[in-house]
Amino acid sequence: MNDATPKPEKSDGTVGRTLAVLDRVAEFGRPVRFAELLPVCDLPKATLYRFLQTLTNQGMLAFDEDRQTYRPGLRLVRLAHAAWAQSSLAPIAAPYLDQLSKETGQTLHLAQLDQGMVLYVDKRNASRPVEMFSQSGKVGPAYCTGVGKAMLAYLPEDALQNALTRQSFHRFTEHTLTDATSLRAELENIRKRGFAWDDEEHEPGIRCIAAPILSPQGRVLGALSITSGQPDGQKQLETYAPLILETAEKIAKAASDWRFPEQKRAD
Amino acid sequence: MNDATPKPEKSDGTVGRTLAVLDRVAEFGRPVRFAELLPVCDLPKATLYRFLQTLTNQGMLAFDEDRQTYRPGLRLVRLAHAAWAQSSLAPIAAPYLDQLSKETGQTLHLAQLDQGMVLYVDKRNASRPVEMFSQSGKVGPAYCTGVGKAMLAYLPEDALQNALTRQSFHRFTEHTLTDATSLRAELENIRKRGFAWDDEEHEPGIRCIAAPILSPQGRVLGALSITSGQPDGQKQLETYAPLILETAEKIAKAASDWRFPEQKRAD
DNA sequence: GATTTTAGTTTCAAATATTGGAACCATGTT
DNA sequence: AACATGGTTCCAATATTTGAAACTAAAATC
Repeated sequence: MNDATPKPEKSDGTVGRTLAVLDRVAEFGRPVRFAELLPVCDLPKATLYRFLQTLTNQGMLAFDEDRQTYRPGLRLVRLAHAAWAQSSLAPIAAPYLDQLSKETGQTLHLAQLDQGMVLYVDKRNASRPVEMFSQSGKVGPAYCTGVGKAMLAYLPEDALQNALTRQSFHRFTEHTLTDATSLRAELENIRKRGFAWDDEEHEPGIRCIAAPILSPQGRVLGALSITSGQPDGQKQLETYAPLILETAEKIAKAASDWRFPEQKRAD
Repeated sequence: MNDATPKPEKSDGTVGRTLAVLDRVAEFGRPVRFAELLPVCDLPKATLYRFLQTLTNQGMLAFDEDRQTYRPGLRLVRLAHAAWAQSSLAPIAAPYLDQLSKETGQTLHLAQLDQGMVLYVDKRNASRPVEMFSQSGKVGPAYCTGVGKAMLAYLPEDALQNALTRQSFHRFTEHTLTDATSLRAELENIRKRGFAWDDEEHEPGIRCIAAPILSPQGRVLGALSITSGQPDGQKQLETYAPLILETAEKIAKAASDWRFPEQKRAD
């Protein structure tokens, strides 16, 4: 949970404050009541009330009359379709993921960085599925996932700094790196190696190998991972190293051929 | 109070106007330049400029420095995940779609109404069974799709009226119904029959059978369709009628068991 | 069933952010 | 060099937002 904005970004006036409320609602992950929102929004009652009305009118939120709860609205799904198609690597990477999925039969994830967090933008399920965490649109921590570390490792210093300050370093498992220093050491290893491991750092029993997707200019576009839920995962995954690096390379190439825009910051 | 606001819509102040710009950007379906947006947004140059900056700051838009274009931002994907999980029928319906997919081997669509349009919230492909965001989030016309007509048929008169006024009745194929009168007649048939046909009304060669998903109170929650691209489609699809109705029923049941909220308006 | 509490809604004058015409700057074109 | 075109900045006028407080409805408690 990402509370108490110390002074991170400018509030962008009414619009920014209103959109912040939208985030608060989405964070709950379930329909919320006015009174639950009030303490986390840091707004006067009347103001929050007005914002919620506006968002509801706009279809950004849906309001349930019966239980008096708010939840994110369908308009977001419509808008996100456009975002996914245009701002994500997913459409470009799809054929390569299909290919890799066929070759490995494993679970694959394609992710990008958003606000210092890992945003999963596509996924391929293993032929023998492993029950786990992610889906498209879902977010996860950057410091303890393969894709997250792969991306952090190649961020320019200022963006990395920025991203690190947003992490809260929760210890998910006994392998989780819980401070910036050990994470930085790990990132150094990743750069030497060219790819990242997640050795049960986020979920027990779940390991993965992840490669960054870098633009020709070396900018971080995203990352790709192959996951294993098996005990001998690491050894098995190791054999995929050349394959995943090659695939990441191909995606990067395709992205720049498709003239995928360089982003100002991938933080 | 709640009296079917016949008035167009309130602009919801700055926030509403800013979000309208977001829609305009999304509608382009490709990165857009400032100058392209200016004519379609009906705003003074300086104002549009400010709105775009705000949205970009907020991550609702992404700006490509190189080509000076705006496109929907990844924040939307994050928000939409929450919307999809909470405001759509998809999570509840998923197991039933899986089952139906297995039983029929056909392409399935799950849709809901948003702003008088069909919003697809889930899909099963005939070939590649589990796919997500790629189609989810897409919108289509209500008056010439199976799912659209199935939902319109069970809307209360005021909501139907509202939805109809938003249609532009473009003739997609020679079978497309192009006016409200013939559509209303068709809706009457659908109510008698209990399900809807799309007989190449939207795309040539594409037929489908669709059933509405109705809450116990008879409110329209969504619709479900089975599609065929084969010449003898209709006959084949007809055999699925009992199955699709049964599945729609099960989804409706599951939705109300899960205490899926009644919506104020399903328009 | 009366009373208090909690949750949600409305009001309105004051405070402030928004507005947008116009000037400006940067690039590319004739 | 003059002229477009596309994008950015300024700033005074003004419409919009703001939020304390009053209010109402519905529960919870007495």
